[in-house]
Amino acid sequence: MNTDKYTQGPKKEDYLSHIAFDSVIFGFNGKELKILILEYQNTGLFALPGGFVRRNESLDEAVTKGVMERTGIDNLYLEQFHTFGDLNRFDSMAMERILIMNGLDIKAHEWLLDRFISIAYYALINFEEVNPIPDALADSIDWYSLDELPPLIMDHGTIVQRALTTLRDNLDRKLLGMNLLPEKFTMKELQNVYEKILGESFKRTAFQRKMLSANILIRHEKRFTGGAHRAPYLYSFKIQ
Amino acid sequence: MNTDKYTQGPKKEDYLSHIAFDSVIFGFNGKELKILILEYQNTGLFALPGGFVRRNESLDEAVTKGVMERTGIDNLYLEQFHTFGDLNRFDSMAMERILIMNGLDIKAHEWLLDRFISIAYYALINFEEVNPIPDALADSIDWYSLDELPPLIMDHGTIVQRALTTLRDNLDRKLLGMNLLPEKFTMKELQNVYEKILGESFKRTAFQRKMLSANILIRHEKRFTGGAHRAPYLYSFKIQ
DNA sequence: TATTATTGTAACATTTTGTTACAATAATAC
DNA sequence: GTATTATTGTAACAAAATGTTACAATAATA
Repeated sequence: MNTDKYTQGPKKEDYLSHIAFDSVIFGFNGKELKILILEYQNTGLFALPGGFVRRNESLDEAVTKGVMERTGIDNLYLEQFHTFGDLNRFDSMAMERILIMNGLDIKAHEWLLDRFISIAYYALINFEEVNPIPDALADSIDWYSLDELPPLIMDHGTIVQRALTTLRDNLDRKLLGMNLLPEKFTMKELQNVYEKILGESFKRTAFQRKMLSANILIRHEKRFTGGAHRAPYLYSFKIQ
Repeated sequence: MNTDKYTQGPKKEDYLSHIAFDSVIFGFNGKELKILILEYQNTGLFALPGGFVRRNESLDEAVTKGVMERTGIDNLYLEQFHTFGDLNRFDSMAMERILIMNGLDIKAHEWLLDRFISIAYYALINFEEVNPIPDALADSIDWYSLDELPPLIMDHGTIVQRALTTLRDNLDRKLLGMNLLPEKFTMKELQNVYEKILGESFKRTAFQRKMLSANILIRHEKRFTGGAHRAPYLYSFKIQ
């Protein structure tokens, strides 16, 4: 491994030029829908976890591995949703600042200041199952509520909005709730996921009947110690 | 303009390396759903209309312009649906053959033999409104039924399948029928579009009621000379 | 043992969708 | 002209899905 401080960043010859990826990782804590944002070392710049594609790995591999490296989160189901390729999307100033603040030589990494097209992915994860770890480039990695996002670099704000739209469109069709809940959960917890993601509320009885008749749930034992009332059943998703 | 036969293909310095686009253009003739396929000059190779992205144009611009240049079809509404980035998707043999058969120098166009990631778009168009014209690289450009496609180069077969899936998913939600019909059309013609795209048939009365109650159609005068029976109304889509 | 809040489900109302029936025609044949 | 023919527009009814209300069951707590 190269130990020269000035050239230890990503090397041009290892990567496909002009191609990047970004990821919008949604997390749910039982109450709120949040997303994962990195803050770059000493720059005050906030960004989505992203990266580049090595010449010898597929796009999907690059994204799975890259997100793992930057966040410490493993076993994510990432779904591609859009490729962003506007002319004005890339801001070389931001990238330059990130390089400088991380002690990386500009000349040696000039290819990173060129124009990039970015393929965007999203994932859903249960908040409490993971402990995100920032990589060497980032000061911090944290969950942010959608209505309390810091200003993001480049077009990352647009990417987040589009991810949210896609998530809402796909919620029912793709059984996405699965990733935000523990193995076993109550009907109320499931309803919470739907309500927070879609931003609307449902009648308890109608929601329950619809979910039960959809034939996607397995009913297990009851969960006790939930309060002074009848204990709810626990459910899990049928794997299809 | 460069007139040297060996170097008159796309020049490396004008384009973003490793990035291509492909388009699946669906056409409907009142009866069948077809797609547009190019046959490359003297190679027996069939492919989707595609191209590359210039350094000074956005991805969407490149696609709109590129498809126009390769097919002669203007004013297409192209929608991005997926980016293909597998390692094995690019077949440099096919590209080499295309270059040779078009009298282009391999050395001068070596960058085209490298790995590419392709952003795929689809469009819908009324068959009879257009007259596709092949560009200089292609022998022919023709409409093919989905069940009579020739073998396509690289992963273009996969791209077509995925385009069809996306089209079906989006048919209702995005009012796509619009692009396949003349300005004014009968209810039967509209039903035909839905049935051919979705590959299933609907009850006439239920379909008619659903479309009328969806409040997306404007009713116009009747169309006479349709045969020995009551004349149907003509409709157009409300622009929203 | 009474109280409390939530849960599971039934019952009914409303809306949407599926099906059948039939009258209203344009063109054609006579 | 008039009868014939096939398709269209719409109403009427049936079935299914969804929305709403009601209420008994029941864990924990007081």
